[in-house]
Amino acid sequence: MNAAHYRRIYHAVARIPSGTVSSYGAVAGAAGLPGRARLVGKALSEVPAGLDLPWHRVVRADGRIAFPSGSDSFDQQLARLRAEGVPVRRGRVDMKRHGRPNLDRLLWGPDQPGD
DNA sequence: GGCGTGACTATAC
DNA sequence: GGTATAGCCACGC
Repeated sequence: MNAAHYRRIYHAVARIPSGTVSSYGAVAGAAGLPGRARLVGKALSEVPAGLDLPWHRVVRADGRIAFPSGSDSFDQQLARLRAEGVPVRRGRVDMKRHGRPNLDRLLWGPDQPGD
């Protein structure tokens, strides 16, 4: 594993605005690691304790939570998302409304959130 | 290097 | 809507 990669991944995840979500692939791309979506999952599974990272804002490309329904992690992510005002239907988030595929702009410069 | 596995993704049916 | 399949990258045996 590369610490520099992990650092960029955590940085990108930390930049996801509250009330929005992003996908593993999008985070990987924003971190300068296109195609390393699985690496993002690996990195998030090894987040150091004490680091307040909004890992719950990262879901699959189709909006589904990457954990099996009913699991502890699933329930926690579900609760955190709803607490931020992100509705989750059957373990899925509406990416059309809350998805943030263009994380790159958030890293290099904010854009208009309106649609 | 082959093989299986994993917080993934895109495409086809 | 769903399942199947192939591609993807990093890791451990």
